[in-house]
Amino acid sequence: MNKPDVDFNHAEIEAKWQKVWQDEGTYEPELSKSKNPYYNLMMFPYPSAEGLHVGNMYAFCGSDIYGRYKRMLGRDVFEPIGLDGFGIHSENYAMKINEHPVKVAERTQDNFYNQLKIIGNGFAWRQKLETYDPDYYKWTQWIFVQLFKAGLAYRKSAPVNWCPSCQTVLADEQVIKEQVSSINKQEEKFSCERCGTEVVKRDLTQWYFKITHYAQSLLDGLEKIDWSEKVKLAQLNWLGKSEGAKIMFPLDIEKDSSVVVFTTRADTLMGTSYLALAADHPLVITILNKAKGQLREDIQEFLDYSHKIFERGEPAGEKEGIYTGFNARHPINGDEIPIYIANYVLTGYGTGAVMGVPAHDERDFEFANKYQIRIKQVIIPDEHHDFSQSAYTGFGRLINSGAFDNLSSLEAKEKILAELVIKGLGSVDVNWHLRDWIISRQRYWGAPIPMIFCQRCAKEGMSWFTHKDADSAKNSKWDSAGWYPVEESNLPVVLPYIENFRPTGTGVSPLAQDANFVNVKCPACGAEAKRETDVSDTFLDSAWYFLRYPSLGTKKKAWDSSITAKWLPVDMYIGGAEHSVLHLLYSRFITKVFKDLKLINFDEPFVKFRAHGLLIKDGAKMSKSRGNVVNPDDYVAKFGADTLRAYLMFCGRYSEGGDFRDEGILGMQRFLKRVWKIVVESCKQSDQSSTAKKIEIDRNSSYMMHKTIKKVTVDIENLSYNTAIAAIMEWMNFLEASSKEKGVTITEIEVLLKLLAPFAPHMTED
RNA sequence: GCAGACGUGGCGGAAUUGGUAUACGCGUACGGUUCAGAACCGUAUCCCGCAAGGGUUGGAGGUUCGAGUCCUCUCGUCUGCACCA
Repeated sequence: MNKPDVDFNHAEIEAKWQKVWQDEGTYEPELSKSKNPYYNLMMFPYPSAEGLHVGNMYAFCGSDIYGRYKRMLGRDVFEPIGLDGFGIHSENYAMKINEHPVKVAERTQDNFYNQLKIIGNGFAWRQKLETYDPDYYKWTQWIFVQLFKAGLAYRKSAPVNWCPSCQTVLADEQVIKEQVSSINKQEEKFSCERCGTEVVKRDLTQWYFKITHYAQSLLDGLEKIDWSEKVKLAQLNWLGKSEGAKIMFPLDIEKDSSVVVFTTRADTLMGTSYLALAADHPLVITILNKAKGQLREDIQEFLDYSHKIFERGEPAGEKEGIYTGFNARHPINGDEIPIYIANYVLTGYGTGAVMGVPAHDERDFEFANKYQIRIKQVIIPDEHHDFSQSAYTGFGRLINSGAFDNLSSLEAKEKILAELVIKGLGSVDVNWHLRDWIISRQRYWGAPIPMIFCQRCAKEGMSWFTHKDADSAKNSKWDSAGWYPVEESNLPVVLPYIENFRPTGTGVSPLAQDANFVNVKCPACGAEAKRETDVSDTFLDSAWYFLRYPSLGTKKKAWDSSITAKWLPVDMYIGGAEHSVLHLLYSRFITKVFKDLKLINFDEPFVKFRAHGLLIKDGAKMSKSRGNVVNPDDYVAKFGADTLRAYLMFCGRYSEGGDFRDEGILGMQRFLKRVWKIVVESCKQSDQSSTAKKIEIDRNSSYMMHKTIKKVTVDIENLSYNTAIAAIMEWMNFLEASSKEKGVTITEIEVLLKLLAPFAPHMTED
């Protein structure tokens, strides 16, 4: 009986309200006039399939619930959406299904947006952007030009990951590290994400962004932003600030020659019993030239061997090295210190040379044992320590250190360094783990790097910098001869349609095939010149998109300054923890550059950031190979967006992720139906009793109601959506019980619906 | 190896500052409604025990009037980073 009253037709209700929201622009704040702006942003999706999976929906709904909550508190919430459609993932997908990436984007774009629509998020649909849209990447290229002009973009040759099977460069994150165990040893294997082939290293000349210039600023900024601690810690580690000293060891090889090492343990200097150089340390060439006979052959053999290992991309393994036959002198006591070339010394970190202190460094200990190098103890451990078994790496009082005996490690660091400084053999130094950002990709599906190389200017040593006499030229030490940015009025450099877009395997981008694209006149001298054919890293596209959203109506600039002043920085940013370092660090870097270039007036892009967890299915990660990927569309059709949204948020704490189970979603639908029913019934009751007795809200109920409001509010603010929903359920159970006893008031029903509204926006609105 | 997170019923998961462990939901059992089923409604549901009572937050200790929560050790799972000198 009365079934139509009790059952709600989710499909009808959802379609109805989505149309109203769209037609009335309910979620389109007035960008230039808003008095109370709140920028609620979620990481835009990176399409690499036909559509979104339920994990994406989980992320987006969580962000939308927060936005709807802020809107209910009276803020003008701006919640834009777009597609991070450029990049290797999308391109790989296109290759896999054997379709051109341009076509794939055209074909799938609507589906992505449609999926995002039917889930019922309060998106500002008029402000969407796609990174492959020339109107967007025009400004991505403009940003490249700004960095170039500021001396923050440069070219350098460096080893990159190369997959011999796919014949392409791979980004670090596309290289999978596996532990391979056999009976007597454990090894690490680096393989291609797509084909499983072992990755090798290859030298290529690349464009870099000087992010290291901002290392200290990126570190300092962490203190003033409200981000998940986990993510801040990840960035802290990635920046990897290490304070120590550079120490110079004089050499006898040539006049005035020396080896400079970096150390954080200057207190152990007197325990140095050898020096170790990386295989491609500059001094190695000198050594090779000076060495004679068998020794020379042995060194050459070792270098060849190291190079081969390096090319095969095998970083780990046993420590190996070779004595060069040359010695350095100890900077304090003048002792002879043998120089080795060792495989465990990293080229890119510090000076590419280390002082070997076997008694107080694990790695040096291992190496010294293998090559029978002296192990000299200079620190007294707190407790008994067997120096024949391992190194003591802690601090303590010094011994065997001449004038420095009895000093604590801390005092010794200072005193030793002070003496070195006087002798001109040492200085305070800071090292960072952070490396400069490689921007170049020898790929097709990205924004072409807007640079032109002129052979003629190069010969004459001319470049953009020499013409402009720019200050920035002094900062940039690289050989910029011949390089010019594309005139800003000529942007965008449109990505040409190239039928054979696949990577060439030669380390050159597919764009090089297109003569019309490549050949261009030099902007300075007018001679025949060539365009850069590499495209930029996708992370550049996503490093600034938050600035573009509110300014999409602005055609002549990347962003409008008054709108930007009103809406930015982003108030709340939500996204996956997997972007803890890369995307979030790059965005911070780009923001700081813009601040320094006086293009914006803030230096952190995201005031508040929260990472959401991972949604799994039946206790296991969703993956195509496992066949447990959940398609959200089916669930929206069957249960409705409201049910799916609420269920996703009920699976577990948002920051921790959750477990999606088919049985569970029925319970959520049951709950929403009960809400529907009690609302319908209480409305009827209220109609009938309007002239008769009026139901009053009692003390007990009032207490319960306010307790619930408080809990739901606090929980949503903390993104504890699961417990917020539980509290709403309890309130619902309470109302059902009192409805049987005496009926419920409209106020109580209203509170129920309002609390539920962010989770189930369609039915509560209806 | 280093760093971080986590470990609670049959299951997903709750538990402000240390203060009634297992909220909320799933599942299950029994009952109601129904010609029957689905749906819905009601009751029960951490474990042992007929009961009184006792036990329980991976394991072992400790601090405390009181510990899921704090400390030490240990086992296990997951996630970053990895020869960073």
